[in-house]
Amino acid sequence: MFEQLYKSFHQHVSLTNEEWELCKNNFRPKRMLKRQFLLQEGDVCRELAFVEKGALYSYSVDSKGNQHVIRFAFDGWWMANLQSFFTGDPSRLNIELLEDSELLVLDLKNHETLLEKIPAYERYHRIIIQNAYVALQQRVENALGLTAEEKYSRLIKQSPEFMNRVPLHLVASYLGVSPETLSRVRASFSR
Amino acid sequence: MFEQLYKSFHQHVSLTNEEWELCKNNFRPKRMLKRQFLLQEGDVCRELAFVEKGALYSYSVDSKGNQHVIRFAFDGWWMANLQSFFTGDPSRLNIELLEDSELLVLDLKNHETLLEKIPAYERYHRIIIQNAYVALQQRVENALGLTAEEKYSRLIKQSPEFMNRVPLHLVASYLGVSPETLSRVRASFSR
DNA sequence: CTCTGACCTTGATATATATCAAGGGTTTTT
DNA sequence: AAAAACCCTTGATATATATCAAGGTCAGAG
Repeated sequence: MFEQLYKSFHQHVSLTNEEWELCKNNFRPKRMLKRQFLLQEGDVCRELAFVEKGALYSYSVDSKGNQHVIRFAFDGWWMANLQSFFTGDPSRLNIELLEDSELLVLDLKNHETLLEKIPAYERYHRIIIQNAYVALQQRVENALGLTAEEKYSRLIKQSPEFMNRVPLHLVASYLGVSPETLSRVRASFSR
Repeated sequence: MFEQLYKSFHQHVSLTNEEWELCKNNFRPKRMLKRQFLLQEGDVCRELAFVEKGALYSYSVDSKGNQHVIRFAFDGWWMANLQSFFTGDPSRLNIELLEDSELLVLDLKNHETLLEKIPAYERYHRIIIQNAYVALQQRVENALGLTAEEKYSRLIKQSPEFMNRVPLHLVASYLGVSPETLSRVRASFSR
């Protein structure tokens, strides 16, 4: 139940057994089914979610009704709307289940408890968010001024798993191109 | 010399006087002139820079020779290529001075020293990077699927300072549109 | 004081990609 | 087993934006 979380912590920091037990006890396991919402636009994001197993994605819907995928999360990744979680403002994002999943969730109070009590926990989060920032910046770099073809070919290099676990129209939205364009790019690739 | 840095720390955490002195002593003041490079593509980013006063920007140059502005930094902001700084890999980004500036720089060793010795310093960095992540995600959301006009009008709402301190062709690059398009958008706005 | 380079604007044209539309698999639901 | 929903593809057309080209302003350098 906590294998992935344990692995993730120990990839970045060392925790004593007591510290690990304390961490564990502040998380709440939560099972969810495909197509359920972990967070809906307008609600406040009350929990950080760690994905033990499964797949989720977050997206916004713009004024014209178009969906924009912000990110995906798979086994061993974190998912939340940090903006809403830390400010308490209503979320403009939705988070939806892409597969039946096992999550470990953590509310703000418990998160702050762990930050206070376990320095290594704060270090872990600093490193995790640092890495997420670097990845996101890479994504901005790719999104800005690459052609649809280049975006696609970088994606399959950098995140091939996406193509197997995610419907193509969501990948298209993630890349910022239309589903039709992505389809044509793929067709031209396989020739 | 250290006013902005002091302010920035104390906006997010509390430091004792000794802690503040220790922090301060690990930074090195560095003056630089407009058009100088803080970091050049191919070099490793050896220092985090805090901007006491001035303006910088980071950018990449793609295979077609097009420049893509990643971000700007003004008084009280941080600037570095985190990817290169933490991995030691050569940078694909350049960081260039937009104005004569006063920087406070910090190498990896000193940064790690401070992380070890001062928990509040680690907390400060966690919060700073968390905020940067939220802002960057907002930018992705804007870049993906907004028209040039919408991008521009959001920018002047969210970061009006950019328009005063940054040449328009760099703003255009930051938004991912051509200078000509930005110019036309602005013309249509002022009518 | 004039020259030069940096920066911005405007016009004409080209093009990548969106949009509209239809059809055909596949999977899920009833 | 049929119906419905979802997902992907392909074609035709439209459009936002890039690109190419030229001219103008302004500040700093010589």
